[in-house]
Amino acid sequence: MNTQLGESLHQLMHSYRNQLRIAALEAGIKLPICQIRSLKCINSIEHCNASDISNQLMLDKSQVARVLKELVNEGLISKAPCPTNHRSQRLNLTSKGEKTLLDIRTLDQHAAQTMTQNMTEKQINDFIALTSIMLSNLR
Amino acid sequence: MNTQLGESLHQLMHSYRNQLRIAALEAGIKLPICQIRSLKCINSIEHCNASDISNQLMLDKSQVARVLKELVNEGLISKAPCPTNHRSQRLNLTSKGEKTLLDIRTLDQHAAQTMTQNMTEKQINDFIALTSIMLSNLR
DNA sequence: TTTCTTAGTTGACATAATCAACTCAAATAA
DNA sequence: TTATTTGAGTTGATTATGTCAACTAAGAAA
Repeated sequence: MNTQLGESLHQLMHSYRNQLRIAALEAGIKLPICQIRSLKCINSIEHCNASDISNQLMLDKSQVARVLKELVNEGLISKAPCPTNHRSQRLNLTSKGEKTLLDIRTLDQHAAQTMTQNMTEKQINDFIALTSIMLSNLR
Repeated sequence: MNTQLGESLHQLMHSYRNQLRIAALEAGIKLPICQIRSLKCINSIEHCNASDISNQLMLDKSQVARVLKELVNEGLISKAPCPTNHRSQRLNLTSKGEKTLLDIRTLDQHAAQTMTQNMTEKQINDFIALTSIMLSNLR
């Protein structure tokens, strides 16, 4: 009976990513999901650096390094030296990055809305709660 | 508030895949997740063919073709002509494939068990139900 | 027969993820 | 103080996943 759990997750994930990707494309945003997630992360974490992203998104640090390089190339973020630690670099959204993030937030909300239509507030919250229980079970 | 939904999904998915992947590796099974899913699919669908897998797992048919080619090369499945449709091919597990699948099922159950520890039967069922609601919302 | 659809394959490419080896800075131990 | 270890990030190499378009061949429909 538990066997279907993984499959359900896979399918939901796939659909959700697709939804987001296509919506982004239609809105003229051609960023891969990875970059989108990173942008959101940089915005939501105070003085965010590369390893914050690595931890938060559970991505390998090498992958993060490459994503950040692309985001810099696209002019969406900038790196500033960290005053307290010269090994680390603080990541900031550029104004272009902030503008992009606004669009992304709209898309994201729309995707979430589509995904949760016909669900009660309670169901949604339950789902998020259950998800985080499972997440902590896996760590 | 809905913004975290996608992030939660991503993280859960990532953890679950990792859990499964590492467990498989430790058990000496070196198949990628994709192949594992396909094997399970072939086993569970009567007279399964490539497009069944494509539909069930929501993978592009080209991706499916390649995964199947690998599974054949590894001697885990075989292709037989479909008696009613010469364009289609029926997929079957070889005995090696069946043995591998048994191991996989153990791993899979273990992963699901780990993921759902400290959860009631009801919570698990709720989660699956909510997942399928969201899935149908996205299609 | 011609046309359209279905099942699958292949090429080319983009995105995502993993692992190991490396640099350089900082902390710590000797 | 020097030596060693740890932390932050980069790079190379490779594997895995996903997408799109063009194609063949078999069946269905016109």
